[in-house]
Amino acid sequence: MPELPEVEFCRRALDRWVRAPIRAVEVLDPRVIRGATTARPTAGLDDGAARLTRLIDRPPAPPERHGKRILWRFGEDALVLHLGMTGKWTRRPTPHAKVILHLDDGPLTYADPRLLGGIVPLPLAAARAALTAGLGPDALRDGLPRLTGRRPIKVALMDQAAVAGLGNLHAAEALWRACVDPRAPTDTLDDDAWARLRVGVAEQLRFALQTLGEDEEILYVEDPGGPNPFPLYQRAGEPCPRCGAPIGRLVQAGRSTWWCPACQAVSRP
DNA sequence: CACCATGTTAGGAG
DNA sequence: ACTCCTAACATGGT
Repeated sequence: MPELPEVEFCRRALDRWVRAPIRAVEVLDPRVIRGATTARPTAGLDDGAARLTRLIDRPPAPPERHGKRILWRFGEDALVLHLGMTGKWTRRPTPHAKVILHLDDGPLTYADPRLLGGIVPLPLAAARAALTAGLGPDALRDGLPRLTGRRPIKVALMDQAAVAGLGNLHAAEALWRACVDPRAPTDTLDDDAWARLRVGVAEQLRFALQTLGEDEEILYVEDPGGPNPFPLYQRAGEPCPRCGAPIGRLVQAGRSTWWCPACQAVSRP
């Protein structure tokens, strides 16, 4: 279940793993091959499997990332990758394998049990456009822009059109680092809160990336045996590591927000 | 069985 | 035009 740091980890892994052309492609479930980045997994079905085979025997370029999307170029064609909430690229045998790229040194598998992610094969120019279409600046490379609107700041941080890369977990953790109330209307944040939030976002992304480590394979929090190094995520009732007050949980835009009601409380007009 | 899940989108109400 | 909510995608874990 990936956000920007996990996608960046994936990008680096693909770069290490694939320095020579793909030799064969095996599509076990064509539904993950999508016609456009905006199409739902089962929508926009076309002969995507055939377009994947165009990449065979072409030298790969280092994958690029914007927000949670990856562009992976092979000559004049490219793949736009999105992991959704359940996608994973791995070199190990895995359940829910949907696509297998056969390399000189063994298989590289895309697995995605819920089909929330996908692979979009496109001509290079179209892929370049799709990489950033509809997305705000990259939260890691470009930093957090000053957002506007009356929406709660947590909801604004998760809006990919406003800033690309933050999702439910890292948005909440960044707000905790910055001591900002997730319910605060975006327009009510003062300069000091924005400054803290910029730092909080940057530190959260760096922390997450560092926690993923140098291992070959990614392990998500939700995986069996997966670690949870985050102070708030799924820890309602446990003490806040900073002030000791019980961590709370609320629902915003249909998603759980974990927060510390004591040190993230803000005086509201 | 009920509810939850690091994502995204379409559709509808106010 | 904004803002907000719900359902849907399809599956597994608690």
